[in-house]
Amino acid sequence: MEFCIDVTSRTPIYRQVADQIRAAIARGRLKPAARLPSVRDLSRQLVINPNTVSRVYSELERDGLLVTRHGLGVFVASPGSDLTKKSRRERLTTLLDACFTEAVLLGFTADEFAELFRERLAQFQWQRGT
Amino acid sequence: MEFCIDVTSRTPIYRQVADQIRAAIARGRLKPAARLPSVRDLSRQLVINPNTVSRVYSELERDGLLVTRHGLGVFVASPGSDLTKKSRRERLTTLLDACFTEAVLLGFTADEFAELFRERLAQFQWQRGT
DNA sequence: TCAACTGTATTAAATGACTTAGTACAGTTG
DNA sequence: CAACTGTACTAAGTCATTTAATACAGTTGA
Repeated sequence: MEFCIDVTSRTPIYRQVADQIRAAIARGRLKPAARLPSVRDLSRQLVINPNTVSRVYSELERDGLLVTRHGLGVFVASPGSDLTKKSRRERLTTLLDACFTEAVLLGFTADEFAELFRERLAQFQWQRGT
Repeated sequence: MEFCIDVTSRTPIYRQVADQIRAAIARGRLKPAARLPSVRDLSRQLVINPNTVSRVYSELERDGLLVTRHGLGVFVASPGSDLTKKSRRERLTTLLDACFTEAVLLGFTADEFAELFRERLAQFQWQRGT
């Protein structure tokens, strides 16, 4: 796995790294039980503080995406969402509505947006099952 | 227009207000040439500092959503995206891909997500033309 | 057992974002 | 001119982010 950060971005480093790991897991580039770089290794690789990496791993473990085993390392968790169907739906709806808002403001028509959606959906690697 | 803020949220106030205005414009609840509350009025209404409201208006003017007329007030700009087609597409693609990632991690199948997309698209008020 | 690797916890400090406060200036209107 | 508009500026406080340094605890293989 290759990670990269943009230190000039206003997005916090820990957020950039966390989002890259989330995307990698969603796309199946990081499979369940796969081992992530150690806190110290990743911090050296990205030239950031070990605490920052530790924070990323903690957040993703809290979200159920990673599992840490003390002394062994951090691993990709087995899939399985423990959120209720309702809250899962609400969460995705919020994100989706933000897309709609942005699409309108960018001048997209509903048809154009629907077309873009179909394109990206077909291209996306839908790896992680429930 | 009614705005509300959640002071307990970790989302900055200026971001909450800005997002509500963006959504209102996208949904057509704020139409072109409509006048927004004055900096001082909105700050009194939301019980926040006038500087914070001013920051919101400045950001939205920089993004081309609002136009300010000194001494008169702040108004909704006429639609018209001056971004290139390519950059508009890239921006929306980034947002969409974030939705895909979240959908997978939440355990949605591609079909389920596509169905949710259709539902929300039909429900969304697609007001602002180019 | 011990060295070398894992993750975790803690404190301290620097930087910058966010927000408020207060004041002052400039354009518009009746 | 009074009363409204937006803007600019300084100052201060709070909090998030990041780095630094150190210490502690679990796991592994020689």
